Amino acid sequence: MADRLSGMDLDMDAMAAVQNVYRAANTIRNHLERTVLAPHDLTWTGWVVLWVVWIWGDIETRHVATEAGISKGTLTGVIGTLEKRGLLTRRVHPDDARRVLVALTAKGRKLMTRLFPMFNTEEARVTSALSANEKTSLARSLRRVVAQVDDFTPPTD
Amino acid sequence: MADRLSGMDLDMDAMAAVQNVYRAANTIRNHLERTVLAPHDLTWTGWVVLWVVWIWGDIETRHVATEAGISKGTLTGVIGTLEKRGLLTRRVHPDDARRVLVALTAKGRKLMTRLFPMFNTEEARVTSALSANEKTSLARSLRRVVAQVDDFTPPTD
DNA sequence: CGGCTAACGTTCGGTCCCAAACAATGCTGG
DNA sequence: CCAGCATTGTTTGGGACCGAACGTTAGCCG
Repeated sequence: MADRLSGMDLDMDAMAAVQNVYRAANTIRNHLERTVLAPHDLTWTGWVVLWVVWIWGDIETRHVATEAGISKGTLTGVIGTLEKRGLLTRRVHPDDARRVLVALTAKGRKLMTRLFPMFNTEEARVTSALSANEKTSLARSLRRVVAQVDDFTPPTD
Repeated sequence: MADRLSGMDLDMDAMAAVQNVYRAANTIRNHLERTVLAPHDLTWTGWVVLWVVWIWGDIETRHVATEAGISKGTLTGVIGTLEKRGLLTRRVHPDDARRVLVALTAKGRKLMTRLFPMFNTEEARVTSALSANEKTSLARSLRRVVAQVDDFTPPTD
């Protein structure tokens, strides 16, 4: 690799940082999917959407998409899947027929109450190689990166 | 959110760490896709696969899959896409007809030589809110997380 | 009121993504 | 030799994913 890259004027620190962020995200996602989500037939994105709706409750789909970090087109499909499984419901906004409100069903709430502690336990296990300080420092650095990139792209909202 | 979660015995540091890793990975990926990859009609995964083959040169597909962090089934499709565009070639291993060797075409090499510096420039921009120390510290923490998870799952190789 | 324009969710086409089932090839012990 | 058995890449089915095009609804201003 040094071969191929020698002679180029590169920022190796940035390269290592970016590569590890992506690798870690993938590793964590796969682990949580396999240990917590797959046994309940949930995908990562399905889980994230459920989480967002669980926390916010009765939320418009465009906000769900933003919070979940996916496009509105994707969200339509994901919500369809979750609705088919009876975990959430869709209804037209009473004051604006363009908007759609989403909320968990009783079944969805029950699932989250049961699954979330398990999910968090596994999150703890995954990060158990880091001290509390390292965890918060890690989160802080990553938040700075996200904020930086958000500054590049003027809010499309 | 504090509402919904109060009364539960949670590891908030772990939760914040995991959420930020995933959010940052997504943000970085989207940014690099939009600024560097999309103008050349490349997807993130396509890029990663090209990168791996570029660096290693003449590599078996199973190793590409491992390095790129995707399943072999996915790789078949991605390589098909890249092959259709004339960026790499597939050929049967001379000593073992089960294996397949992949290598970049001249067109593929040319693309990487031109695109990689641009990609790295953007990686630098994305992480420019962090000091050199923070970048290496970030990478180190993330490597530790990955190593930890790898310890959970005995190597399936 | 009525035509513009903007905002919202859905649809569409193409790609990625995985696990599981599969086919083809190589290996090894009787 | 050859009958299991393991290994490798491909196929398949279901879902996620995006950007762009679309249809509907709202709001604005003449």
